[in-house]
Amino acid sequence: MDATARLMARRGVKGASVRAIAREAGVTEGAVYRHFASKEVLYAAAYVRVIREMAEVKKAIASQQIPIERRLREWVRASFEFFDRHPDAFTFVLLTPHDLPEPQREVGRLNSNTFIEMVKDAQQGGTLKPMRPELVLSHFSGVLLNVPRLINEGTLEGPALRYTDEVVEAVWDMLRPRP
Amino acid sequence: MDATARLMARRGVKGASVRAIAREAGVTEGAVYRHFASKEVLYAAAYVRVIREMAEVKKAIASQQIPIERRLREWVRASFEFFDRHPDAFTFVLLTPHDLPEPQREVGRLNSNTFIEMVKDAQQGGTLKPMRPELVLSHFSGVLLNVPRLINEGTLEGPALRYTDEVVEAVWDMLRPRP
Amino acid sequence: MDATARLMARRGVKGASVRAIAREAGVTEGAVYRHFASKEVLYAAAYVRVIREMAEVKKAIASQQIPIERRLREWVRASFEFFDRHPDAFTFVLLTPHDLPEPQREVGRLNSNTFIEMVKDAQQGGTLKPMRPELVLSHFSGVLLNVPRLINEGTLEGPALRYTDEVVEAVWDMLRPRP
Amino acid sequence: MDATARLMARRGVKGASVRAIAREAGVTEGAVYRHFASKEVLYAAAYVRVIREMAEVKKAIASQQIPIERRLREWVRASFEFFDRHPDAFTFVLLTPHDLPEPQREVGRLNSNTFIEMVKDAQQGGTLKPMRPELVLSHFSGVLLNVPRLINEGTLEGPALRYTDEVVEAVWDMLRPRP
DNA sequence: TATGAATGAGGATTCATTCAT
DNA sequence: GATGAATGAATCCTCATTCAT
Repeated sequence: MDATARLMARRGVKGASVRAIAREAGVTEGAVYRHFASKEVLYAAAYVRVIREMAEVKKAIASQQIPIERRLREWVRASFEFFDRHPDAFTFVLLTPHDLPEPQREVGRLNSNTFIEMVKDAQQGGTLKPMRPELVLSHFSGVLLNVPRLINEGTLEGPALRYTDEVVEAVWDMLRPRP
Repeated sequence: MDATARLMARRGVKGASVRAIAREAGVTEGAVYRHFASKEVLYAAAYVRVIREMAEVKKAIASQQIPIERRLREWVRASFEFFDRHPDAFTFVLLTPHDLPEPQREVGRLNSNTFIEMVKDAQQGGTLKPMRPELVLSHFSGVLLNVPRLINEGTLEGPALRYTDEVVEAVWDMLRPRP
Repeated sequence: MDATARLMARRGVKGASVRAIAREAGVTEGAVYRHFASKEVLYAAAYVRVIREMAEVKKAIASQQIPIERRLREWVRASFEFFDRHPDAFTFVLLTPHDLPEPQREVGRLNSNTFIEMVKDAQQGGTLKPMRPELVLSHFSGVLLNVPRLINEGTLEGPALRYTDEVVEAVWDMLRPRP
Repeated sequence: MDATARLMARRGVKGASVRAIAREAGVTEGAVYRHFASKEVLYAAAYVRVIREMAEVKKAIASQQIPIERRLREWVRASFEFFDRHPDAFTFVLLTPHDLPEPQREVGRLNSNTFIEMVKDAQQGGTLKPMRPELVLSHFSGVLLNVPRLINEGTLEGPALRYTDEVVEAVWDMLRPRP
C-alpha cells in the first residue's frame, strides 16, 4: 500500500501500473494479487488507510475544548506535519484526482464532515463568521492544500510547516467574526 | 483539441485514449495523427491554446487602471465566467495534474507571472498587505480554484459566478493592508 | 520510380513507405496513386525499369564478337560502372531481396539468361572450362556482386570500378579452360 | 528465437511481425514481450545466437594445423552443412540484409575477422596468393554464399553440400599462389 | 505465500489506400 | 494532375489479470 500511494502520487492512478507498484514494493505481480483482488481494490485500500489515519487526528483536534481559532491552527499544523512526514501519502489522497466507487468516496468525506461540524458549532457560538459551511471548507482547504501543492510543483520551498503561521493568519482573516 | 480538453478533464491525461478522443471528435484515430504528430503533441496543443486564451484576459485585467481590489474582483469574475462557460477547458488546464515538457510548463506559468507582477506593484503602493508574492498567489488561487473544484466534485452547486462576491470578500480579507 | 529505388535500396521494400517515397519525390501520396495503382505496382515498375536498362547493355556485351575473356571483363566493368553511377538503383535491383510476382521475376532473370547463353556458347567453343552454367553464373555473380555489397557495408572502399582488374582476374581463374 | 530466425529469413526483418513470430512460436504477443523487451532486442538475440554458434565452428577450423587449402575446404563444407541443416538460420544471418546497432554488428564481424586472420597467416607463409585480405574475403564469401542464395531462389537444387567440391575448386583457383 | 510465465484486451502509432476538392 | 484529409487495418507494445508450479 505504501508503494501504491507513492507511485500513484507521482504518476497518477492510471499511470501507476501494477507491475511498477509490485517492483516498488519489492515483490512480484502475482504476490500483489494474493493480497488484493484487483488494482481497484489495492487502490481503494491504500486510499482508505491513509484517509483513516488522517481522520483520527482530525477528529481529536475538532473535539478539543479550546477556542476555534486554536483548533484551526492545530488542523493546519497537523496537516502540514503529515505532508512533511509522508509527502507521497498526503499527495496521493489529497492532491490526486480520484475516481473511486461510493463506499470509498464516503470515507474520503470523513475529514470534510468533521470540519463542517466543527464550523457549525463555532458559528452557533458566534466565534466564527456566519458563512455557508461548505464555503468555509472550500476557502480553508483551498488555502491549506495549496501550500503542499506549490511545494510539489517547486514554486514554494518546503517544509510546509514553516508556513503554518502565515496560513493560519490568512484563514483566520477570512473566517473570524466581524466586529 | 476541444475533444482532448473535454476527455482529459474527465478522465485525466493518461485516461483519455487517442481512440476515445478521436471518437469524441467524430473522426478516426488516423485522422488525429494527420494533424498532431503524437498524443503528447495533441495534449500540449490543447493545453497551450486554452492557457493562451486565459492569459490574454488576465493580462488585460492586470493592466487596468483601477484599484487592486477591483482588479482582484475582475480576476475572480473572469475566472468563474470562463469556468461556467467552458468547464472542461477550465478543469483541464487548471484542475488537472500536468506532466508537460518545459516549453509548455513555461506557458502554463503565464498567468501566475502576471498575477505576481500585479501583486508586487500593489504592495509597493501600499494597497496590499506585505506578504511573499508566492504566498499571495498560493492563497488567492487556493480559494479561487477550490470553488470550481468543489462544484465538479458535487460538493458545491454551480454556477461558479454566484460565489464571486463571497470569494472576493474572502481573498480581500486575507490580502488587504492592515489598518 | 527513382525515389522508390532509392528508398527501397536504403530501407528495404517494406521499410520504404509510400509516404516516404512521395516525400522523397517531392509530391504527395495522392499523386503517387494517380500514376501507380498500388505500392506493389510502383515497386514492380521501378524494378523493371532498372532491370531493362541493365539488360540492354548486357545483351550488347554478350553478343560482341570478341573473346569470352574480354566479354566477361566488359560485363564486370559495365556492372561496376552502373553501380558507381547509380548505387541506389543497382543496390535496389541486385542486392535487395525481392518478393515479386512471376511476371516481374521473369524480367529479373533476363540478365541471368543472357549470361548463361553466353557461357554455353563459349563452353562449346572450348574457350571456357566445362562446368554447369548455373554454377558458372553462381560463382561469377557471387564474386561480382560482393564488391558492391561490401562497399555498401563499408568494408571495402569505392569506387567499384577500381576492383575491375582484380575481379576479372579472379573470375577468369575460376572459369578459364584447364590446360 | 527459432521462430524469429525462420520468419525473418522468409519475410525479412521488417516483414516479420511480432504477432506472426509469436504465432509461429505457439505463444501470444504478450509472452514474447516477457522475454524480450522489444522486437529489436528479440531480433538481436536471435541474430547473435546463430552467429555465435557459427563462429565457434569457424574458429576451430581456422586454428587447425592443416594446409590452408584443406581449411578452406572445411570452411565451405561446414557452411554448407549448416545451411542444409538450418536453412532458415543460415539465411537469416548471412543472406538477409541487417540493420543492427553497433554491438551486434561487431558480433556479426566475428567470422570475417577469423577468416581474415587465417588468410593473412597463409599469405605470409606463401601458401596463398598475395591479395588484399578484404578482397579474398569478398571473393570467397561471394562464391560460397551464392550457392545457398541460388538454392533459396530455386535456381540451384539442394542440398548445398553437393557443391562443396566445385566451390572449393573454384575458390582455390582464385586464391592459390601462382607458380 | 510467492514466483514468473502466459493471456487477451487495449494502448499509441504507421501504413496503404481512397476521395472530395 | 495534384492535394491533403480521412479511413481502417495492422504495427509494436503495455497492462490487468490468471495460473501452474
